[in-house]
Amino acid sequence: MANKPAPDASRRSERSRRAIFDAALALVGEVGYDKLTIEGIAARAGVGKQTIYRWWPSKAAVLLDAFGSVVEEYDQVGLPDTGDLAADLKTVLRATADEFNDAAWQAPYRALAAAGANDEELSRTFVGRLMEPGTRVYVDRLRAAQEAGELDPDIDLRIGAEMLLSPFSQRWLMRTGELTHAFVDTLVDQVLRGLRPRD
Amino acid sequence: MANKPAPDASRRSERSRRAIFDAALALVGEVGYDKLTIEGIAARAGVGKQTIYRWWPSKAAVLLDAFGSVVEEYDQVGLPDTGDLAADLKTVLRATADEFNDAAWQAPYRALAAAGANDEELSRTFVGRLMEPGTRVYVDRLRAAQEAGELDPDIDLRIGAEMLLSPFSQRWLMRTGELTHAFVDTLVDQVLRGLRPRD
Amino acid sequence: MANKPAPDASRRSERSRRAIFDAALALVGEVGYDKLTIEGIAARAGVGKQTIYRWWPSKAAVLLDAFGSVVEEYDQVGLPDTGDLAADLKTVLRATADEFNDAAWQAPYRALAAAGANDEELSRTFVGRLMEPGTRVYVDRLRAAQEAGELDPDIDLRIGAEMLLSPFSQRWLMRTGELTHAFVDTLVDQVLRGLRPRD
Amino acid sequence: MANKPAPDASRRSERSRRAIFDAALALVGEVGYDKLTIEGIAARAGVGKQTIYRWWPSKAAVLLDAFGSVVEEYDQVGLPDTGDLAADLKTVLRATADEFNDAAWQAPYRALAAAGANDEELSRTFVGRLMEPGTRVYVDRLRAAQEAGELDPDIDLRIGAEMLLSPFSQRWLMRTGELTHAFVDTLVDQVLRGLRPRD
DNA sequence: TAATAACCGAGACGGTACGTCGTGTCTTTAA
DNA sequence: TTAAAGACACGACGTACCGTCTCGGTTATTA
Repeated sequence: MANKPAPDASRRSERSRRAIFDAALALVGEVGYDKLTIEGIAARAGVGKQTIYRWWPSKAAVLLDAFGSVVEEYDQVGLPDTGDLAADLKTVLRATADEFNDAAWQAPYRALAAAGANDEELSRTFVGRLMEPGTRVYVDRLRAAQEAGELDPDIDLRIGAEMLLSPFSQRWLMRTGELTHAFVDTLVDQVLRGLRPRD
Repeated sequence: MANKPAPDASRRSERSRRAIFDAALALVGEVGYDKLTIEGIAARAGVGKQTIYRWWPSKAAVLLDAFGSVVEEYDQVGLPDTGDLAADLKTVLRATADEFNDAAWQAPYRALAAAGANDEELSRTFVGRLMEPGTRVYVDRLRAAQEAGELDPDIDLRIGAEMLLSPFSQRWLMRTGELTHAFVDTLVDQVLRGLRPRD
Repeated sequence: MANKPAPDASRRSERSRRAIFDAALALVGEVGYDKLTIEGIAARAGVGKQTIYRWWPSKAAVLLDAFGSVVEEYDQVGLPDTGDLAADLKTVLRATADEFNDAAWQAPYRALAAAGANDEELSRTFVGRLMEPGTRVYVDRLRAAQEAGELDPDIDLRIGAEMLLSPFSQRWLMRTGELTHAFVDTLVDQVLRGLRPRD
Repeated sequence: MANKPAPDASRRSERSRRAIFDAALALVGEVGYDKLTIEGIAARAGVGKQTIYRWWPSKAAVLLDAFGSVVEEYDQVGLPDTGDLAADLKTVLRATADEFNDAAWQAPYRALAAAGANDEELSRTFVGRLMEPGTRVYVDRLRAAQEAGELDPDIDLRIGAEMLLSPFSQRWLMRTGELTHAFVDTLVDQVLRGLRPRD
């Protein structure tokens, strides 16, 4: 069954791993995902191609690990809870909008989202590792609001979070609209109107 | 400046054009977008490579045309308007969910969405030609409801439509969840609660 | 059966063919056969690797063709026949010895002889194309002498030629001795003693 | 100057040495010299690569040692001397022909002869260790005959031996002809005619 | 009605990258 | 302390496609 000899992870060169991540992120920003090549990453990292192939199955997997290792440092301790749900959401989503408009994030994120669309295996990892944790903090914040009686107890919070986040992501990914602060504010307002308790 | 000789479209072989579309759609379903090649399309279509390069700049463009020519046949008679907005939306979105779960649609649609993420030019065309018209019929239906007093007059209808469609597309594209009828129903309900007139 | 698509020889680029020959011969002289690579030949010739793989199965085959195309220009109109067999043989073998001591010939010839030892298919071509014609002119000259009564009519002329040529080639190929004029003279004398008519 | 750490030969593992020889000989027979690799030998021998690199500079050197250790067991008890030189030579050469037609000998012998053609250093060792001793016994036997008055006293015995052995080796190495008993007999007769005393 | 363009199928070409294999060096683990 | 195991940087392998470029051979106007 195990048709790959399974390399010995304990002997792995941390130096090379880091250099590969740096090279991959730098290159995807410089030349774009389509022109990102394993050969190019190896050359930039000063590493043999085999060292990449030994540990990752594809350039998408390399990029996912590289980007993941960066993103996870940033990763959220949760959303603020000032008691004003709408304000809290607007604050965070405005900041996120700014972040998504930053070129350094665009290339790898877009690349991974795109690669995931055509590769189910990859998309499971991408979603599980990078998107799901982000979504969860929104669900958690909504739950806190629900428990505080600010949201209707019958609401599906997961879908509520998606109503907030998906229009946001979609606009960015497909370039169907700008991620302005005005957009964020209107979105939060219209979504929350649907989630609040009925009179 | 005119660095492309601009082929004479009137002499174009309709036979070849069709064969290329058929080949592209068949192949993207069989081998996936990443392994779809111009050479492969040409061979399958019984066509010289140059015939493809003469008329399209990339495999994405070929696929977009091919898929577009299929999709546009199906397209837009508008949404039903029975007077019951929620029911109308559920009906159509349930049908769309079934369609998106159909394997024949998946490959080319995913491929184009993905290709668009990394290619701004392509994504403009993709969105403008295939996604925007679909969104517009929802906006139109919402506007009709708004004019009938079923929706709050201050609502941003474009964002309203996105609240409905983006969670739907996102789940499918990123495989973050199933497109079930139950999901569709809950989504419609929670969205419409936010759009209806305040008491 | 024919599992190779068989390239269309009529469209072949003569320019590339020549450039490949030149590059192969130059490189084998510069770096030796073991470090001769298809990639190196392609680069030096300004040619794609595939252009080499399309027409030849191995670097040995390329070199054989390249060397063959050079050698065949030189190729013998036959041995001199002054009536004095021993003198004729000495003249020609001395010249050949000088030629074999020339560095330009050494590399490709040695390389092909060596490659042939491990590759039966190749050695058949090498022998048939480059060695056999050379041997034949000796057999022909011996036959003329035999018909003139200078050699015993019962002699096996092919073996006679081998007695002359093999010690010569062997010394050179295996470096078991120098190819001096003195060696040539003694060899011719001792061989001819064995071939002349018995009293 | 001493740029190699010079491993301590006294601590050397005899077990590994043998295993490496066995593996090298087995593999050269199975896959041929070109596909013989150090890695392959190490794996087959159950030995680390470094153990090979520590003691030999190349795969040719390993094979030479391996083959040498086998050949030297067989070696040289000298040629028979029944008083009938022609008969003695025919006997031995016929036996040698049979031996050369044996597949087990072919691969390593051919491989080494070929490798030697392109590697002067190696060829000196190959010739000195494996070929020269074989030639010498012929020279010795011819000298005995010369001293017994069966051969002309002015004959160059080394060249005489080459007239006998080179056509033989050459036929085999370059596959220019079969090593039949008939060939051996004719060769011996024609050579000896040239070496015998003149009337 | 011939000539003269174009598109067309075909596929060779110079290239780039693929993913694999072997080289020779170096380090880690276990006897 | 030595040897197995094997990760590493490197370089070449032989293959697949890229996009460009002829090559005949149909069409399908234009002279």
